[in-house]
Amino acid sequence: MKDSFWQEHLCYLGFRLTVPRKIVINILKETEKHLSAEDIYVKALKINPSIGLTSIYRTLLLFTKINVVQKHDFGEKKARYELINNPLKKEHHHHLICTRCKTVIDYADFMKEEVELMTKTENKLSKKYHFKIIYHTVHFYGLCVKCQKLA
Amino acid sequence: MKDSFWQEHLCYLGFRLTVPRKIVINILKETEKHLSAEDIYVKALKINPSIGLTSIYRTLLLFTKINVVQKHDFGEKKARYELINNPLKKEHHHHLICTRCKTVIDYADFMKEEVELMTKTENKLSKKYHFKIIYHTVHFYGLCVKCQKLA
DNA sequence: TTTCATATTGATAATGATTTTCATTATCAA
DNA sequence: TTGATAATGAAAATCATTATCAATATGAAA
Ligand SMILES: [Mn+2]
Ligand SMILES: [Mn+2]
Ligand SMILES: [Zn+2]
Ligand SMILES: [Zn+2]
Repeated sequence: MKDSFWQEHLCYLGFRLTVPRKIVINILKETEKHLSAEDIYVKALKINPSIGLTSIYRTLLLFTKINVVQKHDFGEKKARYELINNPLKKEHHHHLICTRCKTVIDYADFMKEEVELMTKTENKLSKKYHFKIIYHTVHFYGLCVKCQKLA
Repeated sequence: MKDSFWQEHLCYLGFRLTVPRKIVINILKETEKHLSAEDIYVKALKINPSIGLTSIYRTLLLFTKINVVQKHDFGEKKARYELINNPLKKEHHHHLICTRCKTVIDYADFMKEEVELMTKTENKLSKKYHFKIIYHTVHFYGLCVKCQKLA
């Protein structure tokens, strides 16, 4: 029983609909956070205690390849992941990262101007440096409200 | 004998002027590249074969803390470093990264508009999310000329 | 349904970058 | 020149992520 868009998508691409894959999708579907592999693993264990951390990594690798999740590198030594097309989120967004508690805030408010400038810059850069630009990242690092008080 | 601005700076802050520290400064001073700890270690060995990789890491950590070098995370599993205030470079610049050969290009050409927008966005974001923004990163990922042909 | 080829799994070991530990050494103020 | 101690280098420890490999679950075909 495929009960989500993403499960449909997996099948369509010829991948098997396995327990770990369903679990990972469900976990990511229900959060606005940017979870690490370990975070996901801990949540997954509560649903099915026989799941292996290795499978979480493999699943995340697969999902990243087929553009179902986005892998982020926010300057920690571990990666974080979020579902692409999560109905809880705006499609295209940039990030605000607290360097103390590692909280990540998505923002899409001021994206119009940003994206315009990004596109313009991309064009100029690719011309000048003969670079084929695939994607870009914009990260604002700082302290969230809570951490400002604590720090 | 302190023969550079950076050596002066180290002394000023009360740190000892040691062999590994001088070597790391000299290596970084003379390159436009973004070197990994290992890269620096290999170069350092040619200057003084008794230097340890551990000291390279320790030195880079110290330099990062006192704002002498900038540590970068370009999505590889290892970090890369560049000297702040390197006379070979424009002070403030953003980055263009080849995902295939890992080459990094500094660009400062179109920074005026970018920085303007960044500042504006920063203000709006810090108000809306009560976030204290310390710094930001803008990375364009893609393929350099060479890698476009090879890929 | 049952069967079956094989895609996928989970336990374990391996990796690779970075850190920690700790005994030894080098720096620099007195 | 001396001495307190900051800093070093070798080796072991960490920690996230990958590779291995025998066992298992999936889903198309019978
Ligand atoms: Mn996000
Ligand atoms: Mn740079
Ligand atoms: Zn915080
Ligand atoms: Zn390249």
